[in-house]
Amino acid sequence: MTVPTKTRIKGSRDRILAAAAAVLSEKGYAATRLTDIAEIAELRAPAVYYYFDSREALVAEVMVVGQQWVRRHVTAVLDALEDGTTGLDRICVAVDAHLRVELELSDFATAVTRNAGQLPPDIRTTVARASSEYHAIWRKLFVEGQIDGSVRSDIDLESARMLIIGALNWAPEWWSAARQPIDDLIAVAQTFIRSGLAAP
Amino acid sequence: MTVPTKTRIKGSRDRILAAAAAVLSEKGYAATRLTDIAEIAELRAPAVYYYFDSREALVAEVMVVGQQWVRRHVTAVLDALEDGTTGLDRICVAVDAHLRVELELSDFATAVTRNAGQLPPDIRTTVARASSEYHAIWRKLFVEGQIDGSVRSDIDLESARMLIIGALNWAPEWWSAARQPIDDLIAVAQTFIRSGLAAP
DNA sequence: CTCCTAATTGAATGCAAATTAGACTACTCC
DNA sequence: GGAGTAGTCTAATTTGCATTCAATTAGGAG
Repeated sequence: MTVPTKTRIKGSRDRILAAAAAVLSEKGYAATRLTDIAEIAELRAPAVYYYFDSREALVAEVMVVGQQWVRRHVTAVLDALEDGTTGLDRICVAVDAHLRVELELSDFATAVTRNAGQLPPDIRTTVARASSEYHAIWRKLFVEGQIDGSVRSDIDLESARMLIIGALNWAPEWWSAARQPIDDLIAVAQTFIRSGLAAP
Repeated sequence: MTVPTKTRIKGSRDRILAAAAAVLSEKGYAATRLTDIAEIAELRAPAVYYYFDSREALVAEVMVVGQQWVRRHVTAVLDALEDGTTGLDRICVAVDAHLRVELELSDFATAVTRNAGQLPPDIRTTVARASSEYHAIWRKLFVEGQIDGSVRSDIDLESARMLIIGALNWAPEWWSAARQPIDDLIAVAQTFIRSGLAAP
């Protein structure tokens, strides 16, 4: 009869995870103290160990979840497009989705992009493995775009792709909702990328 | 008679600084141990304190020097251009210079871009102040480009500028000399940015 | 009411890394 | 060759966390 358990009473585990994502995305890996995380999650540091093996394990899980957020959101948006949509149009949609999930939707996503490069080796490889799927999605968009002729053929796709993703991933470092509506930023990014990538 | 002093015998201070830049640019702020720096500089950790007040002070100086590297290099290259050069052409030259100093010329430069967002508040503001001059340089290029008509006028300059700088600053995260010549990367970046920014 | 377990805690513990203290070396100048 | 000094070292000391321990609490089941 008894309803499952664990999360029956409270969602402490989720709160801790979310708190970790928040601290990581704001302060970065170096400055992320277990105490800060615990405080935001409204409990003490030792309680974290009831749910996670170690600080590292907690961070690792934040990264995995963040990676999922990004991939799932972008995938979902792309899947909703009509079949006839050109590669270039799809890329623009992906740009929109990527920026939104990163800047608006999820601390987890921000935590990943801002910290991936600074993590201890073990976690780093985990993240790298997870993100390779995501890169595959983008790669596919570019290739299809070149095939259907919407994307210029005189440019190295891998470099162009990484430069674009870099532009998006850097946004958390400077963009602020207070100063500029996200829709404006997205519009600029799309316009710019479209012109840069379109076949002449 | 006696020649100055200090650096007369050896350049330990410079070695330490350079070592710090190397470690910071590779491992990131979180994983940068004084011991590692000392080892690369070929001395023990306490010797560092003969030249720097603290680990923080050392890191701060690396950041300042890195910032100088970038600004000076880009400025120098821009200053060498003919007077008639259009804004868009200048931007492309700046793109070249920025990527080169970041990826090829200086660990200090890489250290700054890879760590600026993760530093303790005090250092962060120092870096922010120093880099505002650099941003001013870029801003000027964009404005001039719009004035001389080489840069499109239907786009928000600040956003476009930051997206481009983001694309460049992200390069250290993925680019590797072993896989791709830097000239190729620069060529792609320039082509892409030129099309994205050119007036139609 | 009493027992049981999940969840949480305050108070140790442990440890890795920064920092300090004091001695040692080697060079310079007289 | 002695005195001073710059530079470096080894051996403490200190500190800031992560982590462990041994309770303690709160809720549900009988």
